[in-house]
Amino acid sequence: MGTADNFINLNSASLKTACESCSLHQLCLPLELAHDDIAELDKIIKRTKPLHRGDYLFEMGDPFTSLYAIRSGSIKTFTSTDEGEEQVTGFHLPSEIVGLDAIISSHHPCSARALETTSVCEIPFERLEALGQKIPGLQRQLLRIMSKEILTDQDMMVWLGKKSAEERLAALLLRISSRFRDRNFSAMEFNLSMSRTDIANYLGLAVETISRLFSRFQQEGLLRVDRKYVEITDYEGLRQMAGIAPDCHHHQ
Amino acid sequence: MGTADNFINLNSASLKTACESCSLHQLCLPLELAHDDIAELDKIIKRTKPLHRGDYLFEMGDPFTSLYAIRSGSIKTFTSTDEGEEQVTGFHLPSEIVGLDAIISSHHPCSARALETTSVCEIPFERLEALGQKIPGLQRQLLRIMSKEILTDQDMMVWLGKKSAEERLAALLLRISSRFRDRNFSAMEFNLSMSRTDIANYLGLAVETISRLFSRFQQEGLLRVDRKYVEITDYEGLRQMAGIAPDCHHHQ
DNA sequence: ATGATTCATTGATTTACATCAACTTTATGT
DNA sequence: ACATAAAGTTGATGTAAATCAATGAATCAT
Repeated sequence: MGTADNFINLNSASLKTACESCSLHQLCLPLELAHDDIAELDKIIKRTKPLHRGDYLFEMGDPFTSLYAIRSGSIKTFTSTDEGEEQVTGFHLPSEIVGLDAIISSHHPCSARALETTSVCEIPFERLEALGQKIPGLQRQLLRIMSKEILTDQDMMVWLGKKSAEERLAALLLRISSRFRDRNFSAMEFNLSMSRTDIANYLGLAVETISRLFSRFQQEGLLRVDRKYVEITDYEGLRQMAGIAPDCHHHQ
Repeated sequence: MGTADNFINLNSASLKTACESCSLHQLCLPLELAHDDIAELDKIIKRTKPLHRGDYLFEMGDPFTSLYAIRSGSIKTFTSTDEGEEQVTGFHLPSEIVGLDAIISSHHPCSARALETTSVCEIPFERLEALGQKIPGLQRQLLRIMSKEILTDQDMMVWLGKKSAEERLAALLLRISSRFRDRNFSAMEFNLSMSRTDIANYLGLAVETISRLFSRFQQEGLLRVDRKYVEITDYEGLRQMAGIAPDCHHHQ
């Protein structure tokens, strides 16, 4: 399922740059970027060895130096409250960028851990900023990505503030499905890399509630669930459960 | 209470630029910017006539052309769900910038209305972007502002997901207080420009709950409340009510 | 001013979800 | 392979906050 297939190309970067041959190319890069510009961008990106399940990409409080684009796998970001309990602030899938919330303060306000084996591109921010100065399209893309993040978070606020437990879970599943579709994975069946506890935490609910909801959704024929594996058997039904038409195609 | 005091300077822009003489100068502009740069930024900013209570700054779906910096007054932003009910996504005070969530999609994903008489600076985004290309400090500032917005929203997600009604209201009051302090207004007494309904909506609670909480906070000696006027009489107590030390000084 | 409308407060009742508890299934490590 | 731990499920009970309902205060319009 989308392993780090481009790793081999790295050193033998002959015809194409690694970025150009990456399957996430179209999602993670500004489409307007010229070949030469991509090559320049490619130069500043560091490819690090894959993370294993539970590995930290960075920890809350770490100095901020780089953004990270996810190539394969998945990441959860979370903050730790004073009392030590954690709050999941997001799940991040391939082509998405983590670390944007750190730009303001020069240290990471949240931690990021791999939910499964995950490979990322490290993008040193100083160099990205400098490059953005030269390439207008890149600068624009960066602003657009951040704008999208703001939009997603505001969307989430609406869900947390207004929606019932079943609406929240249904909406989350639809959003994940939609994101998989965007990456040309199956939108109708996938593995959830995160635990029920993480889902509950993210949605502001109790684990037991999530468990019960998965059971109910299955009983009602919306899903087939087997452990982490989820198959959406009634897409329209699930949409209705989510409170009608949250049109997840627009904002991830 | 912070009226549009600089309006007169506009046409008689003799010695200083309007931006430079604005009381929000230090908050809304990058500190590193040189005099000439400020002058250039100043040129692209349009100052429009003040909005009155209830006036729209923009409506959901409107084409996105400009960001808006609030000079005085306050704005609420909100989305309308399919069923027509609104969800307040933020309250915005002087020096804060609204419209950042529209950059991605070229139209506004939310509406913005004045909560009281409010004056704003309109900043055409195209021109700002072009200017950012020339002035590195401006570009950086823009990214930092967006990063801060992401951080604030994620913070809000934590509150909505995890905190009790009393914690949410206490935290909101502290955050507002903190923002007033930053702008050199009194942090211990202020007028809430938004209605109880808006507060309830924003916090994902019922109006009645807000009402009861204001009464209780007053009974317990944390606040003195008279209609929109709020005086914090026990700051530490309010912090405790908010669930201990959300240190509101860092992230607005 | 005066009635009409919107906004705010307070009480009584209901409910969605959390919490507590017991148990089962799936991972993990030696 | 086995023991131990972690994660997930299901049921019983409790509770915070929503909803319903009635009344009072403030703002708006004529």
